[in-house]
Amino acid sequence: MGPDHERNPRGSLDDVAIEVVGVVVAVTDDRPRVLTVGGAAPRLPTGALHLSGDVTLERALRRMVLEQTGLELGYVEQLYTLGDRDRGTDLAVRLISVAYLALVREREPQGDSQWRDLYEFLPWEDFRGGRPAPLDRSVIPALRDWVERSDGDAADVRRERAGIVFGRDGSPWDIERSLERYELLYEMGWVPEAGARQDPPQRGAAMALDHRRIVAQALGRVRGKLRYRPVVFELLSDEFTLTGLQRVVEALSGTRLHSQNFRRLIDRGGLVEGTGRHDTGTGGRPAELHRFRREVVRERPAPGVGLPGMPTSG
Amino acid sequence: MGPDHERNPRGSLDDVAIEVVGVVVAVTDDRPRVLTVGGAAPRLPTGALHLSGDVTLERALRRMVLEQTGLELGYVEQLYTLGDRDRGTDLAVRLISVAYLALVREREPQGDSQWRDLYEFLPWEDFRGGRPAPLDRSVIPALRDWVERSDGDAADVRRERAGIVFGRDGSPWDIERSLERYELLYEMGWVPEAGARQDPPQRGAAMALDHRRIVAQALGRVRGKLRYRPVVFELLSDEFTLTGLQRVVEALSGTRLHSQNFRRLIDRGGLVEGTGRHDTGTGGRPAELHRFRREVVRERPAPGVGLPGMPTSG
DNA sequence: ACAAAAGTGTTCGTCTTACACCCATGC
DNA sequence: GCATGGGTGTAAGACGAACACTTTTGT
Repeated sequence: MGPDHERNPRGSLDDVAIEVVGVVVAVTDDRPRVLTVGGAAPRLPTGALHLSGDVTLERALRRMVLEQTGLELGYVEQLYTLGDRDRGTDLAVRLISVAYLALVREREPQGDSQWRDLYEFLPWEDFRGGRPAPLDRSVIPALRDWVERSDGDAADVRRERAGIVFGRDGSPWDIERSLERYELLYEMGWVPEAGARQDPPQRGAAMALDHRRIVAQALGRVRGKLRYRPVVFELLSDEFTLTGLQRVVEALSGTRLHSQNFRRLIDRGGLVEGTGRHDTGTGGRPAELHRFRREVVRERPAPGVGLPGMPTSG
Repeated sequence: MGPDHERNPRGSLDDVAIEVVGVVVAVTDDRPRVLTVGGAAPRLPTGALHLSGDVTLERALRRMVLEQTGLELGYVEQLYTLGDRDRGTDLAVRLISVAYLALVREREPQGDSQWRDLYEFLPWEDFRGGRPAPLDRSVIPALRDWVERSDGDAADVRRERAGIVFGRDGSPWDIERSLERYELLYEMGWVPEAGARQDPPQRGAAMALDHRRIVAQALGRVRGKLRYRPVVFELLSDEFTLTGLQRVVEALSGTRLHSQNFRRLIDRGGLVEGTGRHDTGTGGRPAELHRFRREVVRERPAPGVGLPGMPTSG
């Protein structure tokens, strides 16, 4: 990716490199998955912008992901651009990374790339089986510790912030604040990337550089987007059962939804229409197959699947 | 800003430049304003990233805006990164621009910079005085024309898209789609930047390069943000009347709000608290001064001012 | 028959919207 | 007094959460 850059002995930066990074998300078997490259501390698909060849940044991303993983992307949106001076690259260049979120239907990737469960990296974000164990066993105590490591006003500020982003002291757990949660844990020096050499599973799997942060941001973005744009359908095949749809939404939001109300919400919103065909093999009564109604985009200003509030806890 | 770059005679790009761009927004006298630099085709404050000196992109932005306009920014969030190969720069470098949205209380800027009414650039976005004249007199006919310039399926696709983003044929006008509207007008070759040499006032004032596009995106972002984060208060002084608050929200959303319900929404949401002090000189009964309650951030997951739906039209 | 999952109906409480009305000031 | 804007009450309706219940399959 680009010219070789040696560590600069003078410590000053006089060159810059631009790369694109993709958080490619799919959902299969009720698990949200993210496309990674490499082994121990995997990274997200990343590649240099071809200054002359890539007409747009988005097309650079599509080219790069195709080259590295063999996957053609569908829905793509720009997420964030990272350009801090100290990003742990060991390069003498200033590295600017333009990160994208992409949603695809899962297909087998090629080369060194593979799908991993997104919650491996952020295990405290998955409430589908009740409050996640790492949250109460590991995160909360660490937070308490961090609050008590300071005193007076500083402690109040910390307690306040921890309460807001982790849903404590009367604040609700807000699924969209996944980035704020990660950033707080990072600042605490608690996540493996931030210096700690050991990698306790409760703290989630590490990724290269600041890629885990990008994943946290992507998760928050998807969760928000679900509410008001029909992006779930990018992850489903053309025909699906309502329960299948619900499972995908649950996987991404990290919550369980009330199935009866979910169905109603969906078809009252006019998001889908039945095909008349059915899926047997669901274990019980066959489920009707539905398809996405493209027309809703014009009928309603913000068509999304509508997520409920989370139970307040802690 | 950075090294000089000549037009490259070979037509291939082998160098890159990074800059930060700020859409600095304020509201005064019920008008949303954006900070601009220069005269005829003004630009947004823009400056090169100091590879070695700027620790983060955000700090680069704050430094740059301070240097160019003398203003210290408060709330800042990253908006988008532009990096298309053809951005009309006449430079032989690939120009990457990281755009930020900033909200400030208006103060007099220094040097070559000045505040301009945001709706000068996007006159079809302001519904406060009823449907904006440029929309019906100029935009809609141009859209119709554009649809009819194609035929068959292509015409249907165009009609559909025009309907969605401009709130026609049963679609509601969605205030947050300001970028999509601008992009459509741009693709139509209708806005001055896109080749047209004349500058009809109905089409809005031109800006340098693609800066007007960035303004359109910033407007959409602010409008969305209003709904679910208490960002309005960044634009107000510490104490304000509820009507004052309403005027600011109206200025940004480009709509009129029902005052009685607006008040209730605000203080039912616990966003503000009365100070007991009053503002005479409002023309009628003195209005109580309020202040923002910072605590709401912890109490509610998405505290915003809550905008109503717009009346469907066209 | 029974389990399992799909799908429907109904109630209840909350939030949104609209309308009517009262209050406090300046002229 | 009356115009002007600030501020409150209340009722109708939309919407979400919760619960009970019926339907259709496989074993």
